[in-house]
This record gives sequence, C-alpha cells and structure tokens, in this order.
Amino acid sequence: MAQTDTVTRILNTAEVLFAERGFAETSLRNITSKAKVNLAAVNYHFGSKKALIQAVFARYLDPFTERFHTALDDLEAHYGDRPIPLEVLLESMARTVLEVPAERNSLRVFIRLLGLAYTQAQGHLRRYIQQHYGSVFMRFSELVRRATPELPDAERFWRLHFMLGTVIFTLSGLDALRDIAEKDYGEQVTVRDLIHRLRPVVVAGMNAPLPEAAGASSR
Amino acid sequence: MAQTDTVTRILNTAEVLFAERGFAETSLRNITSKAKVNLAAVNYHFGSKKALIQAVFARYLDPFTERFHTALDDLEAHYGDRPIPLEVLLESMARTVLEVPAERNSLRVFIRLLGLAYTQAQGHLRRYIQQHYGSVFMRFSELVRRATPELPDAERFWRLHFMLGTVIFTLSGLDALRDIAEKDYGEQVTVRDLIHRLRPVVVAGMNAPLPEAAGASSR
Amino acid sequence: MAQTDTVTRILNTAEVLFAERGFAETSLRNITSKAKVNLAAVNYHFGSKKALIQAVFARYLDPFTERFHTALDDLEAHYGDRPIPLEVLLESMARTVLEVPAERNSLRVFIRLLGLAYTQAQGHLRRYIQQHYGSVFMRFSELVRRATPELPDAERFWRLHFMLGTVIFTLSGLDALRDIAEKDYGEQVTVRDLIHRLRPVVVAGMNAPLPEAAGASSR
Amino acid sequence: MAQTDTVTRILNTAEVLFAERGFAETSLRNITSKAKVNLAAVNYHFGSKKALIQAVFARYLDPFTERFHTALDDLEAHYGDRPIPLEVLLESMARTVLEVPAERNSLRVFIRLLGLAYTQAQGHLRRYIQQHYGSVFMRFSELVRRATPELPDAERFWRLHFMLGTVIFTLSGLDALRDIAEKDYGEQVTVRDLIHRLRPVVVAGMNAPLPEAAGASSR
DNA sequence: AATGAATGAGAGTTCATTCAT
DNA sequence: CATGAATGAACTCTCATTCAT
Repeated sequence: MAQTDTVTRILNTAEVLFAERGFAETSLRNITSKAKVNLAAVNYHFGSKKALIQAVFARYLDPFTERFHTALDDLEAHYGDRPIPLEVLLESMARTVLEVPAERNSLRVFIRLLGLAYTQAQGHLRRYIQQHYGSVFMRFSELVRRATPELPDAERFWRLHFMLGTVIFTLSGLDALRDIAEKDYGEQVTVRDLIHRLRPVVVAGMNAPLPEAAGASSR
Repeated sequence: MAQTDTVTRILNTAEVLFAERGFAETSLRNITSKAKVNLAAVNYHFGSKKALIQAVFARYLDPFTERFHTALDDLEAHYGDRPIPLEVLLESMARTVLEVPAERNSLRVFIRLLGLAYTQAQGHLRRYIQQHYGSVFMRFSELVRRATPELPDAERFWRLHFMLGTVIFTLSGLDALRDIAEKDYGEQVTVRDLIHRLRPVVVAGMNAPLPEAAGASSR
Repeated sequence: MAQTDTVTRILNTAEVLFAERGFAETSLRNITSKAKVNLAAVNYHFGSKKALIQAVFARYLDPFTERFHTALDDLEAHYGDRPIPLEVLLESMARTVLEVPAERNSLRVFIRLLGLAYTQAQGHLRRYIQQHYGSVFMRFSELVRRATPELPDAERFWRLHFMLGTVIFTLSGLDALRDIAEKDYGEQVTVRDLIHRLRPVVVAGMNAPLPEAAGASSR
Repeated sequence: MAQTDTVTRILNTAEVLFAERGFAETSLRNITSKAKVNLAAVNYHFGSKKALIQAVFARYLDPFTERFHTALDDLEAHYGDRPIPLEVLLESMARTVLEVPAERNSLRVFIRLLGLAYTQAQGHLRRYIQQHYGSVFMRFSELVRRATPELPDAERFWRLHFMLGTVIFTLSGLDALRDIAEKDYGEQVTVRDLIHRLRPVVVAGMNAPLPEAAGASSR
C-alpha cells in the first residue's frame, strides 16, 4: 500500500493539472506521464477524458454535498419555523466549502476547478454538475429566499449569481492576483483570508438597495 | 471593397468563435472555414494564433482605452482637486464599456472575451493586456483610491477585484443564466438590464463595512 | 450447472458477433462484455483471438464432417461401384449442412461464418480449415468427379468453386438481400427457401455446356 | 510531374492494400508509409478513412458506369423494341468490366474490392454504392427482365444475385484458388480465362428450370 | 480456475504551422 | 498578396495480451 493506487494517482495529478491549465489544455499524456501511470490507464479506469473530469469533480462535490445537507439539517432543526438569517446561511456554506477540501489540503484547486466548470466550454460537465448537485443548490436557494423576503424573486436570483461570480472569479483567479497583492502591499494571502474579506462584501451586496425602476431603459 | 477584406473577416469570425467556445477549443480551421478564408491566411496576416487572439482584443481595447482616458480627463477637469465620487467613476466606466462595442453591436462578445482572458490559461494574453492596457487601469485605480480614502489600500485592491469578478463572471456566463431566468421568472434580460441591476450591488460591495480584524488568522 | 459455463458462453457470443460484423471488427471486449465474462477469459481458455476463431469453426465443422462422412458411406454402400448421381451428392451435402446447425438453431450464422472464412484476410483460418477438413472435401470432390465424367478435371474444379460461390455468397449476404426482396416482392424468405431455389441453378451450372475452345486465349 | 501526385499515390496504394487485406485490416499508417506520403495527407485530401474507401471505389465505378450506360445505349439503339438476349447483355457487361480496369491494369484488384464491398461490414460503403451506382444496376435489371420474360420476378431477382455471387466470390477469392489449380492441373489462369469459363455456367444458371413448387415447405 | 489491473502498440483524427508557387 | 498542399506533432481512444493474485 506504500505506493498510492493508480486511480488515486490519476485523480490527484489530473486535478492539479486541470486547475493549472484548464481541461482542453491538459492532455491525458500530461496527466499519465506526470502520474507515472500508463497512458491507457485513464481509459481503463474512467472510460474517457470526460468521465475523468467528472470524477475529479465528484471527489470534491460528493463529500461537500453530504456535509452541506447535514449542516442545513442542523440549522433547520435549530431555527424551526423562523427563517435562518442570511449571514448564518453564508457562514455555514463557507465553512463547509472550507472544511471539505481542507482534508485534501487543496482548497485552491477546488475553487479553481469550480471556476473552470463555469467558464470552460465543457457542456457535459455543466450537465453533470446540475444533475448530481442541483438539488442541494435548490435547497440552499430556498433558504436564502426565506432569509430575504423583501427581495423580488428575480432580483434574488441575479444577486445570488452576482455573489457566486464574486467568489468564484476571485478565488479561481487567485494566483495572478496574489502575486500582485504580495508585490504591492506586502501581504501574503491565503484563501481563508480572502473568504474573511469576502464575507462583508457579499452580505452588503445581497442587502444592497433595489435598483431604481428601470424607467426609460433603452434598447 | 464590396466584400469585407480578409483581415476583418478573420477578426469578426474569430471573436465570435472565441467568445462561444474559448481559445483552445476554437481551431484556426474553424475560423477560416467559417470566414470563408484560406487556412493559411491567419498565419499570413497575423503570424500565429496567439497574435490573432491579441489582435481580437486590441480591436476592442484600443478604442476603449482612448475613450476612457478622455472620459477621465473630463471628470478630472470638472472636479479639479476634489475626489470624484465612486458612483461617478463607476458610472463613467460602465458608460464607456457600453459605448465601445455598441458600435460593433457585440457587447456580449466583448465581455465574454474579457472573462476568458482572465480564466483561460493564456499567459501571453494576460501579459499582453497588462502591458498595453495596464496604465489606464492604474489611473482608474488611483482615482478610486481617492474616492474611498477610508479603505485600506489592500482592502480596496481586493474589493475592486471582487467587483470585477461579479461583473465579468455574470456577464460572461450570461447565456446559461439567461435561459434559467427566462424560464423561471419570465424575464428577458439584456446586458443593459444586468448592468442596471449590478450598479447598486457593486456600490454596496465597495462600501461594505471592513471585516472584523482577522485575529490570528493565516492558514 | 444452471448457468452455462464460461467457455460455452464465449463461443455462443463470439459466433454471433463474428457473423454479424466480421472478425477484425469484433473485439474481445465486445465478446466478453456481451457474454458477461471476464475480459481475460478468452485468452485464458483459448489462448488467443485466433484460437477462438478456430474454435468457433470447429464447433460447427467437427459434427458436420462426421455426419457427412457417414452420409457418404451410406451412399457408397448403396451405389456400390456405380457412380453416385450429381443431384444425389448435392442433395446429401445440402441435407447435412441443414441438419447440423439446425440443432443449434443457427444455420444463418454458420453460413455467414463460412463466407467470412473465405473472404476475410485470416490466413491462419484458411490454413486451419484446409488442414482439418480438407480430407472430407477431397472425398466429396472425387465422388463428384465420378458423377461428371464428361467434364475435364480443371473445368470441374472451377465449376465446383463457382457453385460454392453462388451458395456462400448468397446465403452469407442474405440479410441485406432479404430486406430488398421482402420490400420489392413481398416475400419472406428463409434459408431453406433459398436452398430450394438454389438447387436447380446449381445443377444447371454444373451441367452447362463447355465453353468453346478458348482459342489463343492467355492474358 | 515526374513523381505522381499525392492523391494518386494514396489511391494507388490504398486500393492494393485494401484488396489484399481488407478495410479494417489496412491502417492509414500502412497506406501512407507505403505510399511515402505524410500520414495526415489522407485526412487532408479525403477527410476520413471512410471517404478514402469510397474514393477508391469511385475511381473504378465512375468510368465503369459511364461506359456501361453507353454500351446499353448502343444495344437499345440496335435492338429497338425487341428484347436484348440475355447472352448479349451479359457479354456487354463482362466486356465493360474487363475494359475499365484494363487501362489501370488491375482487374483483379477491382473485382476483389467489389467482393469486399459486399462482405465487409462497411455499411457506409454499401450505402454509397447504392446511392451513386444503383441506377445503372436498375437499368440493367430491367433489361434482364425483358430478356427473361418467362421467369417470375422474384425468381429472377434471386438468380441475378446467385450469379453475382458466383462471379464475385470466384474472382475475389481467386488468389487462393489459382494456387491450387496451378498445382493440381498445371494451368495458369487469368481473370479473363475465368470469365470465359463463367459465361456458360451463368447462362445455364439463369435458364435453369424453375424449382418444383415448394409444397410442404417446412419452417 | 479465474479475474481485476495494467500495459505497449497502434488506431484514426486534428492541430498550428510552413512552404512553394 | 494570397493560397493549396503538405507536414510533424500531438491528440483521445481501443486493442489483444499479460500478470499477480
């Protein structure tokens, strides 16, 4: 058992390379040669490159989903019929996001992968994520709805995605930004620091005043 | 001159395909065949695929930079030594962003390209943008600094990028989101609507209270 | 014993797939997955793909050879020194061909396999068949020789193969032809019907007048 | 012009290898290395292996079809309303088959390819041939119908295919048979000799008496 | 007796780029 | 100024076979 088994080695290497360079730019040869594994092993164990990509995500999202459901169960048990405050919900989500990959010591990778999932043209991946993990997001959305009754539904929808963008975009582009920040402000920033910084911004964003009625909105 | 010349045809086609599928996923064959242009034409006119990508960006960013400088000149002339309010700065930027591609009728494409520039592993592109357009961003940053004197420098740096993330992420992932929004809330959303919605959120985010002192954070 | 044993399952599946798609186009994975058998089982039980192909043939040809020898024994016993008429010989062969796979309920598969053996580039198979089953064909040829004393030896040799071609080609390409025939003439044809139709044609072909002397033929 | 151009070199090599070993058993690497041509050239010029296979056929069938139509035109002009005798039709077809590839000095290859087209599992090829060359076969069939008015339509259909089988099977398996014939009967046989031998057999087969009514035709 | 894991070889295809014309 | 032809490299995937257990 001294040497990690092939499947794990592939997954570990793949997630790092995917996160660094994207899906299309990472070839199976890159992965297998770095993982010191036969080229055919990917197809043997996963079936295809697409399936490998999905497996990389599943390894993060499966435990995340499970824990997040549990966390929400606890919150609902505690608050009963009263709505759970927005801050608490966000806090709970953030904590779960931090916990899961912490064990694998690669939060950065996880976030970066999430970013890629949104921006890279991997339709199959978007479908996969929606199918397998859509329900937990729906549950969270519904709780957010109860926490922000004053927001029109459409507005809340968009703001959730605004905030999603804030988080994913920042964290997934972290490497480049971190270099600049370090040079200019002498700070060494971890993902945890950023999440700490993000919290008030996200809350303020969600609670921002409604835009004035669109009035003579052009074209 | 009846038929648009080769270079323009390539640029027009390339920007659409890049925006739709990303850089790596768009082959020169895709571009040249759709543009009805010889395969070798790209290398002939631009030298390489990388140079084509940069040219696509330059066609947007050159006029943008010029106009934005002008707009900032006007503002500075008007406000003199007084700091320009944050809302005004953001408003000015938004207007310029909207104006430039409006002439080419492809705001969506522009935004999507910006998103790709950040998330796709095109180091050369990031370098190119920083080299050619870094100065205008620096000027804008400095003005924001004066508009938000109470924010620590590092905090402002990060918040600016948070907000950049909000905007680019949302707008560049627009197509997918728009489908959902339309189905669920019966809204048909344009980029302009979204910018309208984004404004209060961005302002609130920038003005959010500072995070409580991080305590003995770090990883 | 309720579940058929591995070897038989492999043979059953292999013969069907080979007949449907040919040898090269049928992979061991196709066979083993459809047979619900381990991939390595083929190599374990048969040694190689070639050996499997031969085994598939042997399962038909061994009983065929045995019965055909018996049938010819009977005929020789009955006719003594007199030559056995051509029609009788053909009839006897046809009956044997029909009997053997009838038990396995897959005449079509058998014929199709025979066709493949001739047309697909499996040198090893041709050699195998010739080695193991050449003698019964020789015996049959000799009887045909006595039944058609007026034919020059070379002519008889070729005509036998002409007729072999007629039969194998028709029956092994049956599926495609059957579709056409059914559509155009509203007939639903079985292999038995075709053999019924083939008989007079084959006899007439064998008894056709000799070609006029080739004159100064050559290529 | 000293060295034949790439496309022709590919076609020449491909047709020989296909004829020798079949389609699936011949790799593009086989072809391009033997033709001393870059591997990518096949995809560049033909698009895919399938398209190459079709091109190989078209190079024979296009001139064949044209000439055969001309030959049938001549016959119809000569016979007017009277039916063209079966022997004349077959003779005309045989002559055309012999003429066309004679110029390319590779009748054997052509016939072998035809055999493969029927027996190898290349659905696309069967479709291609039917689409492009179905009409000339239909025209021929109709003339045969008028030449054999006493035959029921279905019977004629099947007999035509019987005879097709005779010819294609024999000629395409020629190499193996020729070896035997040469050893046993000291003959050296050319395709032309065989066609000479085939003629009376085919005619006799077409004119064979009808099979007795199927009576108690079993399953 | 049987199998999951692994492997080297080779398949067809696509790529950005180059070059002679 | 422009292009058809060509190319070497790299791609994902499938193959029959082997081997430790």
